Amino acid sequence: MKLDRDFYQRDDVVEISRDLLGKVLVTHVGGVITSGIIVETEAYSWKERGCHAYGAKHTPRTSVMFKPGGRAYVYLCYGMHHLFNVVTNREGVADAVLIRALEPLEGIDAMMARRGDKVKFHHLTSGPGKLTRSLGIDRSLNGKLLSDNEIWIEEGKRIPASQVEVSKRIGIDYAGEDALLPWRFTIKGNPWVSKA
DNA sequence: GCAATGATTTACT
DNA sequence: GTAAATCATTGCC
Repeated sequence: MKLDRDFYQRDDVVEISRDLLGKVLVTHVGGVITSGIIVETEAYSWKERGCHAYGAKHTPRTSVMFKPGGRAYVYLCYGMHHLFNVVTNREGVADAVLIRALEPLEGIDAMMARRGDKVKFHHLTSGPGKLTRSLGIDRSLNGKLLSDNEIWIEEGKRIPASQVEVSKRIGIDYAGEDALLPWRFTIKGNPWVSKA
């Protein structure tokens, strides 16, 4: 069952980030369903420097983050990798959760086909750029409603607090002290969590 | 209009 | 472990 907009439109992006662990991200791209269990997330908010919309800055790229929670924010990083985020909070507040790693569930054959024969199974979705390529996510999905039939998130298993690990976010050293915020959530011991 | 750079991955040494 | 690949977005001229 798809998560409804009340889940996304809460005002604490860090709490939503933690709640997304164990949920299932599903894409329906090119006639194929692919899905995976979310095992790693990071929270981003306009209030801190790690976020593209820091200081509530509107640009063409960040505009989707200001929309009401429950949309996809997809953008290109390092010229070659798509990163997938979930927009949260109410209209006008630019918060989002980056999905960093999944445990493959459905459509594993299709994921392998998208990645090429050489890819190792355990490299399919163990990183933010890898999971978007395996699930067929690209910028054409930017701004899509997660209630539509191309990409959405379903209810999954509940992760007990004892299995949730918190740490600082990765790859945002330029954000100064905001890079130290404990806003990265992973499932403890899960082999699909990306390596730092 | 142009140059700098990044929420990463992969292939090599 | 280190470096190259590669381009949309951004900020400044």
